Amino acid sequence: MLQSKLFYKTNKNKSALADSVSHDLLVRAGYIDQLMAGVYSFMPLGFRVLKNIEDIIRKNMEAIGGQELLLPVLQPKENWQKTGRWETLDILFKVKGSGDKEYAMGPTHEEVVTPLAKKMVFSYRDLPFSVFQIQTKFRDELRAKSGILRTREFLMKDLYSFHATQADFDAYYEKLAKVYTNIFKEVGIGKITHRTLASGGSFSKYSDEFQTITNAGEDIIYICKKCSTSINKEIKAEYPICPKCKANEFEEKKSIEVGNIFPLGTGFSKPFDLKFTDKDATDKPVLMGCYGIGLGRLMGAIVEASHDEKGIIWPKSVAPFLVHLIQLGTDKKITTSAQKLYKSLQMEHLEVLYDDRVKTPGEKFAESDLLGIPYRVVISEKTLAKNSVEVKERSKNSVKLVKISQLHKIFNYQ
RNA sequence: CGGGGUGUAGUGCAACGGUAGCACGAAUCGUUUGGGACGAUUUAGUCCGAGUUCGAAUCUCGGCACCCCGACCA
Repeated sequence: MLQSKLFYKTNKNKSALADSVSHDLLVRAGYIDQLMAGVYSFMPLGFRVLKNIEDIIRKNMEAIGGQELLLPVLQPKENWQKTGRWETLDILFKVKGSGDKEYAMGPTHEEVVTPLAKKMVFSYRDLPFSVFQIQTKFRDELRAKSGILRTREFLMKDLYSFHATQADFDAYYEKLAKVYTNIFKEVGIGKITHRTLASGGSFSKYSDEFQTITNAGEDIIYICKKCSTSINKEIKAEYPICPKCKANEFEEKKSIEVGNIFPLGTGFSKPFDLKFTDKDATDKPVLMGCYGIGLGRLMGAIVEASHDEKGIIWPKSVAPFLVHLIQLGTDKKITTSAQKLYKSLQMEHLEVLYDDRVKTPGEKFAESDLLGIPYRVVISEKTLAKNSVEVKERSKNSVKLVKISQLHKIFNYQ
């Protein structure tokens, strides 16, 4: 991508919300744009990051057998009345269609996926299975806040699993928790993301949240100093000592919930009469689980966790580009070499943002730091004199001169 | 939803009830070119509606929007 053509603008002026570094950086660097409270556009740069996150999540969901589908956003009032949530779920967006017919804008999809499963499940032979989607959710938050971390419209991966026996459910639930751990590791926040015991809201006794430690968080978690078991403040009173190792010393941390998994039991299969005929010829309700990850929030959490005073530091796995090629100087010779290098990197299937603009070096460097692309490659008269380019990783301070012919060997995938 | 705050140029800020200004951005020209360069010229604004007043960005009322704290939170 030529930076001169990229649809974005950076801004030197701070525009931060008081409680969110990620909002400030993502807005200033041109990744996102706020349309109204709790609603954001993802600019080309931001959308690239979002898609990288999406790919990682999709790959992991497919790895545990999840089948991707797409459920409707617009949902009938009747289904929500069946579960009682039409009246009780205060974040539910309700819209009126013609003839005053009312609909819900999906904040989550149990009310859709459960009746759908009813059309597919008759026998224990039809179980287990899991389906997922990556789709925009709508929640009428009383108070949107912290930029991209708590919004009214957001992209979410939601997976639903269906089981014949508790043992099968339990095994799957644990398997999925492991996959979640892996996802957060892949996007670069593994070390600061904790599986956390939490309440299950109105659907289950408990749930497991994946909490990323950050100052911009809205949750408080207690981490056992001995075994790292983590407990959400909302249920901490029930656990004076660590349920795993019985120790009683905890560290208190602010955190943001980036994922949540719930055992639903028969909470949805009962109202929708989702049952199957078991081996013994009796009908039994299907056991369900649901598992969510908010993509935009995850993107925000990554920025909260990975930045410095100059800007964002993207982990390679989610960065909008791997390489930021910066041309200094406008001599024909430099331009020709830069263009040639740009093409050859593309031939290597590397994602390159090429700063071909006529700007002063200081401005280019400052903006490069703000954008946070993992590798900065500078090509200038100085480096060309040695048939080289200067390579600097955004996450490191050192720079090194690399022969152009050797450059492609530098980039570290993993 | 309770409480508080703020709405001024594209962005960030200033202006006692009395001529709306600064920085950044954008545009043109020239000089620059390894850490947000310099000069000149230019561009563009008081959220909406009522009221008080000789006069309102400023005071009052209403609306709308955004932000913060809390409550809430699959």
